[in-house]
Amino acid sequence: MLKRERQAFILHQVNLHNKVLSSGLSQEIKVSEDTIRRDLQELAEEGKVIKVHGGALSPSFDQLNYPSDKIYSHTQKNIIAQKAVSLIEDGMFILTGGGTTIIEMARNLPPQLRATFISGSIPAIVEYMHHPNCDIIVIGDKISRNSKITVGAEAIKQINQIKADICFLGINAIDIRHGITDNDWEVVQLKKAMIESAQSVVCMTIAEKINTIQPIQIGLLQSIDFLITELPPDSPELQPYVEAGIKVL
Amino acid sequence: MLKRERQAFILHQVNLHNKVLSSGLSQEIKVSEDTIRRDLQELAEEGKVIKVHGGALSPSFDQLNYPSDKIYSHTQKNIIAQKAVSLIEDGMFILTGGGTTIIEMARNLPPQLRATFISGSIPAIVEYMHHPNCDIIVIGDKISRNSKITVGAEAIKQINQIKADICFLGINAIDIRHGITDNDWEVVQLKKAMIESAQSVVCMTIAEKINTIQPIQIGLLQSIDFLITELPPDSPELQPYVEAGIKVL
DNA sequence: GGAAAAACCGCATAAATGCGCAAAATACCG
DNA sequence: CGGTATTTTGCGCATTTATGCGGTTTTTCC
Repeated sequence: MLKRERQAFILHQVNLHNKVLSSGLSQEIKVSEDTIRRDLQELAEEGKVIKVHGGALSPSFDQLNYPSDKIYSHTQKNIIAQKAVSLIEDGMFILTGGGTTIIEMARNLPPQLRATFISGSIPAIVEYMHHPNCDIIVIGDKISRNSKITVGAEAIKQINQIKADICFLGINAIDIRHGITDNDWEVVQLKKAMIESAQSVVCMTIAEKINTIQPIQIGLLQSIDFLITELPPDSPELQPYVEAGIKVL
Repeated sequence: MLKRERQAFILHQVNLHNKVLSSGLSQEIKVSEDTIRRDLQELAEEGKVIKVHGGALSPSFDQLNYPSDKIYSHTQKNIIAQKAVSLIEDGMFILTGGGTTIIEMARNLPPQLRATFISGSIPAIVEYMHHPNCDIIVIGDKISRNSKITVGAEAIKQINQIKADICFLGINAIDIRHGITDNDWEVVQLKKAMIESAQSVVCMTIAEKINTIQPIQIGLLQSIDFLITELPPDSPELQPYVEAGIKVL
């Protein structure tokens, strides 16, 4: 088989099946894997395929970009995100909710991080997928259109099966007396389950939401371990929480 | 044999077999390889053939000259997508897999459609979320990085709980004897479960994948109900499938 | 952190190529 | 028809290209 002919065949296969294995092609065409690899290299240089360990992919198969909406109070959330990332270590099992703050955290993750993320938030999952060394476990159930996360009994059941190292929640209201509260029944159920399933719980919110109340309670202050806002930890607004035993970042 | 005559013969062979070997032609015509090479050179200068190391290729066969920037077989997939959409009716429970063909279908859904989609494919879910009147149920489990869908025992268990009206699968290989086959074990398990959980199964593929085989079997032809390709249903390539009792669109 | 798979590197080999030249075939012309 | 010019062809040889193999490094997966 001629070299060019072979490359045409390979290209065809790649476009047909979206991926090819060097070993498989080597067997099919009856040439050494070195040859296949050299072919893939050349095709990759021309941009006809994307070379990966073990084979090659179709160039049209890796487009999954998500429109990065402009986020409300982006600057503050970015500060929060960076503080949150500092709590993450390699190898952790990380349970996360949804919301723009979580997305912002996902975008601030170190690129080479090795960790396992568990989430029902579609936008968050899309972000996690940009990290090649991270495993991602999706919480399945019906999607709540408001929050773009999966909610429902099945989702809660799946969360209950998990024991994560740490859980990150973006919260909508926190108050010394009423703890963390929210206004969506299903989301509240989910967050409760997440708090139960994590060794330590990190709540993230912009300072505006400090000392506010929403109709439905997720949990008391005792149930959370960290509180992250864009303010410095020694800000007077945060002192009541420090005194309540919460680690404020 | 005259030179012109010989070149006409060579050209004929090239167009017939898409490729010729200098050595082979040399034997057939009983002239030295130098002569063949000189002939090929001339034909190549006239653009009649493409000369490569060891012989020549038909210009029409050489796909390597085609620019790679346009998405492979996008047009075909769009045709397929539109046929697939015609099977969808308001109120249906629709189970779908992943892959570019499914994404294409998702993008072709009528904007006001009311239906429930069930899928483990993140890119597909993102597309479904653009449809305000659709419910979306996510199949949860670990994400397979290759295929961007959730795979694993938990995913299969969740699929087993479902009885959908219709299931759309983008498939990578189909053959009369071997049925539908694929090359990723986990994805195969998932597709098997999906087929079991749906009243009717729709397979979508571009015609090039017809009569091809991959290493792992998903199911025999009996397990599917519809086959959609970009070809008209009465194409000769598709007749064996029609005779096998599959509704071909 | 270690084993297995894949990729990389350099080298040897075999095939293919180009080139010069001479022989053969063909064309041309008186 | 014979002789010469021109084209075509084949061959030897140096050079380039393509390929496979062994050994080493890198990546991946438990």
